[in-house]
Amino acid sequence: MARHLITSAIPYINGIKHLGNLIGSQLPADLYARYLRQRGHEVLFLCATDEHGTPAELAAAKAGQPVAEYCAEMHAVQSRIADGFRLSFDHFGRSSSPQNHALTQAFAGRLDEIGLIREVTEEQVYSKADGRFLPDRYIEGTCPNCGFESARGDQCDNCTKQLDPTDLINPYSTISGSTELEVRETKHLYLRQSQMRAQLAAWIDSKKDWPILTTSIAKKWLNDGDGLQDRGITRDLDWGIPVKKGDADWPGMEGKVFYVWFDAPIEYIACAQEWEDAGKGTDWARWWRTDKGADDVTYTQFMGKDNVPFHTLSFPATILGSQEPWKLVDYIKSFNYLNYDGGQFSTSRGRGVFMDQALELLPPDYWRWWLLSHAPESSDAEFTWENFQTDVNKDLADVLGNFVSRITKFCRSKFGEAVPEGGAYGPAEEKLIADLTTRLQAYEGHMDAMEVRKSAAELRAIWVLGNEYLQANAPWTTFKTDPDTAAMQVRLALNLIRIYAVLSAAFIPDASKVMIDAMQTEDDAWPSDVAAAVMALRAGHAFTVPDNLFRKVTDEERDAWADRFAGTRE
RNA sequence: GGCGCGGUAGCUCAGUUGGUUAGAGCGAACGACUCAUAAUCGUUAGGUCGGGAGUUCAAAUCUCCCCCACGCCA
Repeated sequence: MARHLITSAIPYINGIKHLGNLIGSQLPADLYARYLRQRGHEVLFLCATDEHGTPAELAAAKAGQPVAEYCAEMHAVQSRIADGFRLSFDHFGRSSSPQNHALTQAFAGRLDEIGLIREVTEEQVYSKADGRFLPDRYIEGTCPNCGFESARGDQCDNCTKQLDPTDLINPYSTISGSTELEVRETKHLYLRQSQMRAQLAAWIDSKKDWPILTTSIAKKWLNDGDGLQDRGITRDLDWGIPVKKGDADWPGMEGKVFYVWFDAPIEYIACAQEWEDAGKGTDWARWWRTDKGADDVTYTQFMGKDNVPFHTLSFPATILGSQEPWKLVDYIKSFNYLNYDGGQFSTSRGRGVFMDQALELLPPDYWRWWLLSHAPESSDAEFTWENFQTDVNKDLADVLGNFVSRITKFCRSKFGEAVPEGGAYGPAEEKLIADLTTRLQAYEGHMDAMEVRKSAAELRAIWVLGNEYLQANAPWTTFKTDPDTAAMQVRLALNLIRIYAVLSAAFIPDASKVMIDAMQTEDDAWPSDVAAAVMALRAGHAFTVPDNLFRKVTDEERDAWADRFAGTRE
């Protein structure tokens, strides 16, 4: 029994995420959280929406809503979709929460006390029509180098020359199209990450068991060029957390907010406070403060590879810089990208399947199983409809679903809807128990190590054992000459259904529940002792024959979906 | 242009610190079975491990060069 804090990278608020985002953090985090809970560990699994910044403001404006209202609505949408995929967050918070406001301001004040914050006066482009400072990428104009007319403020996409917004000829705001731009001086706070380089490097180096993908990205940022750079942590925006030192005003920073990258990871902590304040638990500090009981917590973060720098450097810089006893991450599990049929998922082109659409097509288990069994762990992975169809049909419908179907229906027709008696288990059953024990240990090892694909492969192999057993021992043949032995064989197979339900729950929770319900049992104990587990359902125990666990994806559906999600244009 | 991760059977992928005939699942062929969602189980075929050079008694596994794909950065 151990205590595990698990967080998934928090998705940005503007819009619905695609399947690549799902398998990049939330889904594997959920798998791990569910597994650890099943093994009897105490788990706090947190996720939230990342709500601040210019994109949220623009999305709200486009929707014709106040940004706070827009975010509240989108949070509800994302929350509902997360439920749809059975993501078992203990709390799904919001980075715009009052808790995060207070905590972010407290961190900033603390970092300032320690001397890790400096003020910088810089020039930025201000748009009168928009009434706001414009981030570089929201300014376009003609490239002074090649004459390209839609060069962005930070770089010309045509000649790739790096630009400053003030270099552009005839610059305009991409938000309003206005050309009434002017350069204004503005003051911002910078976090002196450069001063923490050695400390962060030592911390990273101490993490010998982290995946290469994680440490290599971190070290690149730490060591490339002039090394880790100081970063601005404030912005001239309306929507965000007001810049304050704790609850005191910050002279000269009136009307400014913290930059999202600073406040978003702090939400991991604030989310635990939200969890407590929502009445879902008590003593949040026990999970986050090593001086208040969190020293025995194992903290694991899940994220896509694009998020690694923030979790290995930026957020730890905040934590370590505060010199307060906050819990630091113990293990970072990062993922590569899932590609869609030879290219990238693309929101703007409508290319690929998004989370809400996926749930319209098929129940969550189908997606969970395919995505997890193809998780992009060692390199980018590939989604194709053909692959999805054959894998889901074979693994879920044919191997697992059909196993449940064939044995429950056989039993019903020969012995009725109750576990039959028969004699004691013999050599064939002992061998199955031994094989199952071996595979179960391998499965546990992979799950403990967060080896997602390998876990899925092992689980599938466990399902196959049931079919092998039935095929080799053929109770339908045995029944003709030796009904008693056939009864024993069926009794074993029915017990396998319960075991499969338990072992599969983290991957396919809905189907798992159907199996448990069909077996009419409350016993969902982990089958550590397989020999005992195959006797959990005793002779005479009533069960029901469930509907088919999984239907098959047809060729027509596959083709129609491939066509529908191909995107509007290349 | 620099850097990073990859390039292993038709497809999706495993391959520990270099060591006997390079593995799995799917797909294919053949066979068995008929309880079941035309499901299941078994057998077989299939790869000069991107190309070249080198180190070594021994390399998919180390070194160098090149090619290809993807990503990041400038």
